[in-house]
Amino acid sequence: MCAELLYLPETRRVPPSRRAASHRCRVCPTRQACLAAQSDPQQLAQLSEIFQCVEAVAAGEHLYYAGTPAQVQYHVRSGMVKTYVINAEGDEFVTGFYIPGEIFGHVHVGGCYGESAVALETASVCELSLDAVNDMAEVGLASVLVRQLAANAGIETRHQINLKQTSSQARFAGFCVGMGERLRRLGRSPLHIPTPMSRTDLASYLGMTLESLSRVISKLQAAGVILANRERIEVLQEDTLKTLGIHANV
Amino acid sequence: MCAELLYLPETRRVPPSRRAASHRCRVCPTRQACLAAQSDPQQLAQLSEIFQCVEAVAAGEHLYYAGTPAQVQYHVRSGMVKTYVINAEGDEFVTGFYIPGEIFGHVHVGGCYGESAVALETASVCELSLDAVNDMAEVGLASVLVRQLAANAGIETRHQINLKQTSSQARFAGFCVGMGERLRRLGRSPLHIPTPMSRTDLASYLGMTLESLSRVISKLQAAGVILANRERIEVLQEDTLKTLGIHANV
DNA sequence: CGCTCTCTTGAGTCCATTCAACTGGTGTGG
DNA sequence: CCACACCAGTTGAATGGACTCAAGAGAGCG
Repeated sequence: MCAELLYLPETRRVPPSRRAASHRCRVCPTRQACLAAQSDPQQLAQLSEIFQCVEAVAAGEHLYYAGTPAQVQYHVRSGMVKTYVINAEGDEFVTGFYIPGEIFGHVHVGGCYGESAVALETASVCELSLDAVNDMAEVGLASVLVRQLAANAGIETRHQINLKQTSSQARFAGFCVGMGERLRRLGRSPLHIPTPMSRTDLASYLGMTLESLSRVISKLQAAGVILANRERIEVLQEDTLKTLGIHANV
Repeated sequence: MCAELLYLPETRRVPPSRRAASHRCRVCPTRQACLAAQSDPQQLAQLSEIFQCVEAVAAGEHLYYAGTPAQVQYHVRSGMVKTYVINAEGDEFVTGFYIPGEIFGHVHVGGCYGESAVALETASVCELSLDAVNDMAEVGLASVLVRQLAANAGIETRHQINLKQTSSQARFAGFCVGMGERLRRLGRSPLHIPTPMSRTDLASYLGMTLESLSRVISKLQAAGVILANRERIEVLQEDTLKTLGIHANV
């Protein structure tokens, strides 16, 4: 399976600069969206030992490529990360956009990463070694990790349902509402959706062509439902969006 | 979020008959596809203590409904389980089909199940209490669970990519190939795909209408690529299917 | 200023959906 | 035993929307 994956080095691999940071979790800006949310000060200190921080991943820098051996899972601390797959024909499929508090870097069958991951903007991530999972358990945090993984699976499921909507307008609306909720969980406004990804990436994620996405955005903007530019999507009529993407409203 | 979920009791809820079975894992027919695959005899015994078995879930019997409080995750031991969501309009979205060794029952935000789960045929499942996860860690199995969860995420990702294919024939072909690989991992033939689900369920899972699915199956059968009846799909030309669903061939 | 890259807009084609009719199997009741 | 209804699935015809190909607009950069 791993052998079938292509990992074209569009951007050259820059080994991330690791730094042990024993008190990082305590001062982390997105602590309440992370595993650490449910931890007491002592657990927090232990968690900081378990995590290793990678600081200032530059925009366009890859965290890993599909098909390479996987030792760690990642938690987003700031910024946004995109995961994608490239098939034998060279087509790129964007599989996820990750915001702070969320986990990416699932190990595929065979011990390799199944996707590639790249920072869409300046970002920082925490590494969680797979070997460290058993250490976490000693601190009583294994169930917290499992819960976090389940939450991630929920996002995937929701997206999966969204993809089944036939209308591209509905899929786009569903994306806006869904991402808005993820932002709200972070304590950020669900009406200001940052879009550091290209239109091509977003279209790929939503299972439509670049042109269809462009048309949908133009149409919704003309209708006064959203206000979009290169950096962000402003939701002006949240209720309208929820109606358009109603099928994903689960 | 949970409040928005409807859980219409199509089939009345039958409380599953639980039974502690301390030596079940050792004699489990699908052991090598489960967490137990990488365990030594001692771990196996401990694993059996952690798992609780639910035997003989009848076809059509629900394991849980979306929106109800979640305490356990499930592992399929035999049979097939379908998970689905019903939105406010009453539309059903099938989100997954699970075969032996796979995990379902992810806890949603808010501590509730995000989907409903129902057995498509006589099945047996093992329950893994969320509280027991920390116990597993003591046995050194937490990382194994995380790896299993990651494998499940991989199946979801693959399905997500498959859903992005515009042609319904390609999506169906991708499903056959993907399910074939999951069966192969179980030591079963990838060419004999059991279909205990209805055509409506399969169409929903693949993001197409019942009619489209029916047309695709008829066409592929006429072309001699597959042989399908109510119970199973026989793959006659595996290579052709792989070509048709090429985009998902990651 | 001209180049490139990203995104937008336009016109025509194709295919999945929709609505509808029909088939085949199952079960029920007279 | 037959007739009937009922359900799951198949097939047909017409519509609409997303895709494809193509050209144009706008921003960023040397």
